[in-house]
Amino acid sequence: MATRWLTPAEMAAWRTFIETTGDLMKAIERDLAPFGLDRGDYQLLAMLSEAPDHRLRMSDLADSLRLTRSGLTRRMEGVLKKKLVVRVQSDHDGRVAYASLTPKGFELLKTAAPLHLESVRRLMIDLLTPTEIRSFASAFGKISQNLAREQG
Amino acid sequence: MATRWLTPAEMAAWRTFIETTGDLMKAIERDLAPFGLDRGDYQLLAMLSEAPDHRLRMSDLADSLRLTRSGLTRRMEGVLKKKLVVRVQSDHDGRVAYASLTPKGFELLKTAAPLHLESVRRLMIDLLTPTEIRSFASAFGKISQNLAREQG
DNA sequence: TGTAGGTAGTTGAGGACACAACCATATCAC
DNA sequence: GTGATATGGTTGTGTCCTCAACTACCTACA
Repeated sequence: MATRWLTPAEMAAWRTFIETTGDLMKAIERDLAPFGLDRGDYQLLAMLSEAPDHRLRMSDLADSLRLTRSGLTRRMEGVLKKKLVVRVQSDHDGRVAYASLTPKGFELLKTAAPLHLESVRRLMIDLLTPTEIRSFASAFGKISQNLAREQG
Repeated sequence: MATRWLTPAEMAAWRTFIETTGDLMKAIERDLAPFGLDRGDYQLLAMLSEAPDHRLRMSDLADSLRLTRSGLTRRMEGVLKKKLVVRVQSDHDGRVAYASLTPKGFELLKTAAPLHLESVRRLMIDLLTPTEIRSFASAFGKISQNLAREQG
């Protein structure tokens, strides 16, 4: 089968996506820096804040952050040292550890969140039309479903 | 001014964007692995292949790859060792070095490119409607322009 | 000419992540 | 129960990237 090259419009979509995404992430990160957080820390705290009792099993947290277990162990070192999170050993299963948001961590997140969302608005959401936002969500939803299907 | 929280639709767009982008990049990278290339290598070769004489100044290449000069020096080590690229010192300016695609590098790129584009189609482009593709390009174009304006 | 300042690229140190190897604990088969 | 296997998490090692410091070179101006 002959290669199906990308049309100019398709190529444009791909290129601008690749190139812009990295820049956007860096900009978001810059806005988060004044709180002493990077994007990984923020996501970690946000995940915990939405979980029951503000805590999650290490493995589950790793999955939702798209990290390996080992990657999460390393990332935890930072937030543990800052006392934003504590490790809690499970009573029922000696292998299991939970990451648990501290009050200090929750306070920091509550301070950072509005500013972070303001960043997201300024750098992305407010620039887009409602149609574009809908397309965004549906496009990435499809891509995500396809990825899940592809690798189980 | 009160915080303008994200609406559910906006939040969905943001979340799925963040979460899916990383997965998508990993999948693209996996498809590139059989050629012994990662995404950074591929982009480097692609940039050179589009440049006049298949070569670019290190600094210009770094900018277009969104790397620091030092990051590019490091990334070059890999493709230099594989003889896909060579360094060429400028005659006119002793400070300047060019990265120049070798015939071997160009051959590899020509082999990898159709398969890579097939990946991009399968994992993204072919899943989207023409409207979604247009939205993609226009949305990221606006985000990109805004970023350029913000940081000069 | 000679020196001050800017520019191109590399190097040293350190951070974040992945993979593989490794414990410790739990579960299943018998 | 007891041994094989699976699961949860950490540690060793290596890669890729950044920032800061450095070298080498070029340019401007007195």
